[in-house]
Amino acid sequence: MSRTSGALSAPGFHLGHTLASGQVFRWGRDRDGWWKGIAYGTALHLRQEGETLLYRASSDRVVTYTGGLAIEPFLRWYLRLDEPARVRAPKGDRHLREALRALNGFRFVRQEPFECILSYVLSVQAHMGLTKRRILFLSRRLGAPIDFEGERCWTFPAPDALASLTGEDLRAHRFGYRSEKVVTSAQIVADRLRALGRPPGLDAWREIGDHLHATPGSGVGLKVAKCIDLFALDRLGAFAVDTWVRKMAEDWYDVTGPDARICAWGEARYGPQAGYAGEHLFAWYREQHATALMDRVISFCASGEPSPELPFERP
DNA sequence: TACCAGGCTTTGA
DNA sequence: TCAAAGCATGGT
Repeated sequence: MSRTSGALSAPGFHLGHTLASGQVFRWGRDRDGWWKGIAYGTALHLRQEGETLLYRASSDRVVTYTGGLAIEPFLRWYLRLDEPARVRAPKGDRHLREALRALNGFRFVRQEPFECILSYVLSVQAHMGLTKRRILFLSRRLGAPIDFEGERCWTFPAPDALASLTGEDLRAHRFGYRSEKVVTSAQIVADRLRALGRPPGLDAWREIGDHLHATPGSGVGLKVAKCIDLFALDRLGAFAVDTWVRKMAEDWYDVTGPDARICAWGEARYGPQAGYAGEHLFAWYREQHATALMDRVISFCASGEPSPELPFERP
């Protein structure tokens, strides 16, 4: 475990679109133009120059649910550098065609499943900046510090650590009605992992995700479950329906009704890569209609401005 | 001030 | 089965 740096070839990949898309909560673009974040217990700095991805990392080896990986194979796996989105716009689907062009090079990253689950339970009916601050708060309080390049960040708390909290603890810190959901879902995950008795692989995480969705009170409803499918469980055919996708579906495709109906429509229309179709349409619709919001993916990337929320602190 | 945020859950018909 | 309302808090 030692600090390392290097460069990777990343043709067709767009780092900013990938990290600013809203799928991750612990990445931000710093004043110096580097993207800085934490994944799998490792502090990472990334910067794209043309088709080259420069990296600095707090460790040269990273442990994931697939086993240990050297830093470069890890980055290729985490960012799906070798798995470009293969979405085909149906004939006449002008909006998706435009969206694919606007958000070119976007990839779903492979997030840590537990962090992804808790992050999206926390994100319910909250702005993204606020969710980022709440995740940073939990990490500072219960995660392990990592000092890297003069900055301090924290690993995401273990399931047992979050399961030991109470709803009252979190309400005292103004987490609102998400408080009990966070604790409940962490307890469910901790219990399943204990029962499993071995490090969970992707199949075990999928079972845990499905179980949470099937458990009332976990905070994992349809939308959160689909986000977990996409961002952590390698189920790229999932179509997540949120307030923006709902508006987009009605406005652009004349599809209305309950979220489950819109979800089924998207998954049937776009097939095994429906997740990519949904993410592109979400970003492209929001880019044009959420003009009051500062965190629109495409214009933020083009601006070069630093992120308002960064996942670390400088002493 | 009023309305909304990348919703979930319970209730009542 | 399904629409509607309640839920806490912060942002705009």
